[in-house]
Amino acid sequence: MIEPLEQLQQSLKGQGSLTEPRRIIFTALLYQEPQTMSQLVAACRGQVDRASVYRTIALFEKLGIVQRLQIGWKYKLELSDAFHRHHHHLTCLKCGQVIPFDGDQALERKLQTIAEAKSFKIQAHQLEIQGLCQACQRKI
Amino acid sequence: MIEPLEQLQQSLKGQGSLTEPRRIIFTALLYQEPQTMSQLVAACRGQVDRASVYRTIALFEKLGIVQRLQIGWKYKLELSDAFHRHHHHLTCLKCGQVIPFDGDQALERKLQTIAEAKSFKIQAHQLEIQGLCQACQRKI
DNA sequence: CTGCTTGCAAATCTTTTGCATTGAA
DNA sequence: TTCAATGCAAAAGATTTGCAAGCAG
Repeated sequence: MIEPLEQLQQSLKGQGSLTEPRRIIFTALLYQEPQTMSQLVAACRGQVDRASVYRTIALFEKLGIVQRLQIGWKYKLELSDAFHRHHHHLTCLKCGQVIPFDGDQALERKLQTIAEAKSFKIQAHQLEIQGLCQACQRKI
Repeated sequence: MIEPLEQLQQSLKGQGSLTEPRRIIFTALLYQEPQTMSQLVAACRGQVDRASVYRTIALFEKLGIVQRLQIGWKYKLELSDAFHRHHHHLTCLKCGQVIPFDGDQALERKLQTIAEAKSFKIQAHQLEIQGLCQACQRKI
């Protein structure tokens, strides 16, 4: 596997330079669960200014390095499919746990079919599922 | 079909009363495309206070009358499946048009299967697709 | 009456901007 | 030197809260 930071550098190629603040923000996202903007700002506190975090996330999103996903009422951030495998999430409404699950071939094909019926050309999609995880089902 | 306002009353039953502001907010959502909170606040301007709109939407959401959906970076509001048929959206990245499409049996079953594999109990789900609508594909 | 709702104003939180400074090519 | 990127402070927007007044049951 390519080193994540190396891959980040490639993604930035020609679009901007790999500066220290950007490296810090990227690292804060790496191997983490999806996090809110304020969590990310907090994680970078003292190292990167709030405004720079926002600007960097905007850049990362434009370059497809980061993606936002809607969990309940707020959105969270995570590295995009270029850094993780394509996947979706199961979010537990009781304990808040986020369980990722891999993209499913049959599922994706199904989406294609639906879109084609409306002559729509898919560029991206998000699927979010909410419910109760195994542990929380027992607690009732 | 049941009258929407009648159905609203039933949904509120025991959880709150059908007041004038709530009726106005509900009506502002009825038969409309999904809208942002500020659009909704604007639509109720002069009739309902901003804070009441927020409080009412929170209530409606808790009672399953309204649902939020993620379109791009921001969320939008629409009446939930109890008032519309269960559906998802195709959002055109160029012109912003939102095309609804009906829920698909096979698709929903697929989700069940995936969730069961993780002993997860689904209570809700959202599927959002972005891409280009037919007209915008031609414009290039 | 009594408790639920609302409007209004103020407080918070989140996101965006302007600008002077810093840093790498 | 020169342009991109950053920190800092202030501005804008979005959301929430406290409280007194109004309304439904």
